[in-house]
Amino acid sequence: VSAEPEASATYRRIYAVVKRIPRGKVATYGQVAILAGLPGHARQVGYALHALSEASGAKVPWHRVINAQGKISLREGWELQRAKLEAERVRFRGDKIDLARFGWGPGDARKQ
DNA sequence: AACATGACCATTA
DNA sequence: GTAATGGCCATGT
Repeated sequence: VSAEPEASATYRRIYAVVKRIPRGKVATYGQVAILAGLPGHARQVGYALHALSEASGAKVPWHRVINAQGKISLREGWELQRAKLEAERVRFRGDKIDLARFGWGPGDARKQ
């Protein structure tokens, strides 16, 4: 099946984790790296997502991945990511997202 | 193979 | 609160 480009095993692992991020939640690059079994490879997560084409990106909710500061790391296209997040009810405080509230993880179990 | 770059992170000032 | 530094390591030249 040559429809999909040959992504490294590392990239595919990263994409697999990103696909598991619930709608309305966000995860940090470092968190994705850990869940993908690649602790410390936060930078590579960003690299992997950057390598996504629009076609591949359609399957991966890349917009749900932000940096540890709760901000968008993109230098370009950040407004698109923000728009997608806001469309999922993720709210911004200025330019940052409250990870304690929208972060994917323990806080996810909070009873609304 | 060496070098530079990058959608990062934690620490420090 | 922001800014700079060192560390991390895959990619492309």
